[in-house]
Amino acid sequence: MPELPEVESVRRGLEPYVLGARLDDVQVLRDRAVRRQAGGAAQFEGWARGRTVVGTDRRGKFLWLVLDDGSAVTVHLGMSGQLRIEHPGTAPGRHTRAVFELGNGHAVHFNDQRTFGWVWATEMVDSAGKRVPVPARDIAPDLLEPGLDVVALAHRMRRSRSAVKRVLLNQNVVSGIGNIYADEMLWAARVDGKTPADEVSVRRLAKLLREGQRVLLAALDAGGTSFDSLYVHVNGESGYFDRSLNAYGRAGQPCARCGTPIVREQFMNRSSYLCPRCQR
DNA sequence: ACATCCACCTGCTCGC
DNA sequence: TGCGAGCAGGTGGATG
Repeated sequence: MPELPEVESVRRGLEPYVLGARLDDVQVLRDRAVRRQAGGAAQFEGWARGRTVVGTDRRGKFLWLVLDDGSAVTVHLGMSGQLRIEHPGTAPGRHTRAVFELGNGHAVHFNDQRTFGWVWATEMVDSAGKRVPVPARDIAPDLLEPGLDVVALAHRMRRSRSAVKRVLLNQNVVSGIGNIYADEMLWAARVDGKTPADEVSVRRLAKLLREGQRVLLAALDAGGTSFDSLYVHVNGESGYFDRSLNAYGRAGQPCARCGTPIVREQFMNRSSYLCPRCQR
């Protein structure tokens, strides 16, 4: 579900509530939410409980709270994860998987209908110019990171024989892009995502990445893309970038550039949307 | 080492 | 109204 603009919107919404706050109580309500934590719920709860949050950060779709001992609580929202600000003592909802009671009179609920998301308390390490928690160690920098070299990344992409869209979705090459924004940036750069990356010029790949940066920033301005209640901000409000989508979810509707109906195709066991006329 | 497939879940919508 | 099929924003482990 949430891609970079959605995760960053959540981080920005969360930060003022958690910065400087002590985690008075941490409760895991469903073990699956801590499946990556070797010591399970007990280790996760014990790790975070009593610590103070001194920062929030993000790389791609990975979001984390920096704790006062230099470790971190990482949250990945998967397809349906949410972080919601609640009053302390608010009863957990049907999909609440973990609860953080803060010392400042707020609580954070991690809700996740489909349970693809997770939380994990770990140490932090250096990775590609940034201090990141262990879960994000192999995640590549995202398109909005300062100092990102678009041309170097274009060269890196060109070394792959996989389809361009597959490369965009590979979080070890460039992170934060998911099915919606991959289709949107491919549409903007007029590239068919099925094209092998090594058959696209570096110049065009660089254009694709710059269009990606533009789309991600525009989506961030709109608070992300909400199709339903699964993606919402920490206060429950929706993002409204869905009104600005040019390709994703628009099968049968006219291309905003040339009027040709947008088509939907199967690709990588999911759906791709593109203009068959101007993307090739 | 790389590339690809599909399992992991829940809930909603659509067609019969 | 019921029921099965198909679909959904993402990984990550197994397989080739």
